Amino acid sequence: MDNQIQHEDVNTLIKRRLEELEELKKKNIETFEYSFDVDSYSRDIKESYQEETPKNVRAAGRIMAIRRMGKASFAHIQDKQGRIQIYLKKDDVGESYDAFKLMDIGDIIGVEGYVFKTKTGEISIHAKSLKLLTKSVRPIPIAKEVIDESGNKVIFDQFADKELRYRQRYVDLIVNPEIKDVFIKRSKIISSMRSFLDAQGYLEVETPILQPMYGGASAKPFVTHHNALNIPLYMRIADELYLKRLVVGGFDGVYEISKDFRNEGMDKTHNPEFTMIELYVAYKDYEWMMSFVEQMVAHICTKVFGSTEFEIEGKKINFNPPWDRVSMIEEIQKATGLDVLNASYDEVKDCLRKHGIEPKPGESKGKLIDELFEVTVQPKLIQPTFLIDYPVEMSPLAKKHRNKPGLVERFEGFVLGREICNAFSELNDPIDQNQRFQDQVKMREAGDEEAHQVDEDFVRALEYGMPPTAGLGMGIDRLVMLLTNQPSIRDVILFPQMKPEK
RNA sequence: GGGCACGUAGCUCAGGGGUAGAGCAUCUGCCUUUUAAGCAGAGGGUCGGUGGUUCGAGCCCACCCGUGCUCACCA
Repeated sequence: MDNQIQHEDVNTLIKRRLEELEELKKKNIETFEYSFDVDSYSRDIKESYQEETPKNVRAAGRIMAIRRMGKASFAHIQDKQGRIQIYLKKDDVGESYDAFKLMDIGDIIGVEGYVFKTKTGEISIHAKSLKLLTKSVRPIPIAKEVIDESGNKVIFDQFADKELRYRQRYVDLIVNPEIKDVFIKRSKIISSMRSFLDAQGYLEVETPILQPMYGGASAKPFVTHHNALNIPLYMRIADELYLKRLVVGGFDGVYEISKDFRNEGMDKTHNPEFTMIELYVAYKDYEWMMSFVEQMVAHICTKVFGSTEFEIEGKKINFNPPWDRVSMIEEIQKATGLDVLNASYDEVKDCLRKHGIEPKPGESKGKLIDELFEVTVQPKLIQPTFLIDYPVEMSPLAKKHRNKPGLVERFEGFVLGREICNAFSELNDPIDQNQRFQDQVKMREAGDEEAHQVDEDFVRALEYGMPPTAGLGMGIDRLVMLLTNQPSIRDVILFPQMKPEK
């Protein structure tokens, strides 16, 4: 038995359970059963209960509480819908009752029996038979739940250590069922987004994660190496340049829901790998895309939450279209009095200093404007708002504004002061694109590690001709954070990145 | 990377130089409608790690590891 489980931290509780496992085997009880036919789940059982016609059910789940009273016992089992109480009487289950004495909180069992209501009014299963399906040899950090007089659920000793919850998400999901709901919502948000896009006829595609050259965003990449080709490969920081190649190829509407990877800091809104939706639609511009985003988000809200009105961080947020559309330059002017577009580099710098930010040496004017925006305007964008028309230096892949010099046709969506998407009329002039790449090279040479590389093949694709195209990128994790009111990106990613244990 | 805080039993937490604590969980006994079941008893700890200071260190000091918050970075 010593070599069965080689946990460095085998403690007396685990030893005890391993002994129980042996005792069960001696009784010829299968401790890791092969299957069990389930025909009912906890919530359905409770909702469909009728006193006059007691139903027979087969249910299975993990034991979450046991109350033994000599020759009868109560237990709660937890299944995919919630918890239900089971009642076990020695007279009814016979020898299984002795086996039940060797079962613990955490074990997974199947029961067959009829539904009844106890003296105290709890709808329960009166078991006629009981089967151990999986023996749990490691104790779960069990919390106790009780409903107080006013009907509120009170939880005692809740498993709360953030580190353990993230590292052992499987335990978190067992003992903190409300966490499960966030991830179910996340899944529904993505599937409703996908069905919305599919219904419009857009094609879901897959583009390389391993790329010989990265692009489509300003970020530091993860680098790996391909042995056979003996070349470095980068994990993608964005899908943009490949998806636009497909538009060149004649796919009029393509999207990809994918993991991107950025080799940067981690905090409440950044995980090194994160999920993005990118969408490119031919013959459309950014005006069209704004309406599209409004509709898509409203669709998701309605499908997943049944409403476009939310209360997030104590504020009422309404996602009903249309959203406000405001000019970046005008909003900065309103907030600071400075016309950043016509102001000199030094004027922008001084203005930034006035707002308590010390510009770092070598920053471009576009970068300074962006910082000024973040400090003076962004926190005020509470209701869903499109901020439109950005300085050209900040957007090397966006098309120049049709009638505002120095700007590009770009928008970002903001809610509660947070960015939820980024989109533009895509730059499809290969000569302009090549020039923008050259400008990025200068920025890189000036020390900007996140400036774009020159992607000559992408320019070549544009030379063949890309139709006018609107493009969108939206961070799924942050959208989920917003809609489920979760404070950290780690609360919406099942297995967030952590430093290795030990 | 900087600052602040935290790390003690399976879980939630007390304890701040002198025998390692509580509740729940666990174990033994009693108990055939309980529900944080109850009653009686018991076991369980490298006090994150390594070095110091001290007669004596969960406790004080240094360094390290991990986590959280925050700032920086980051569309």
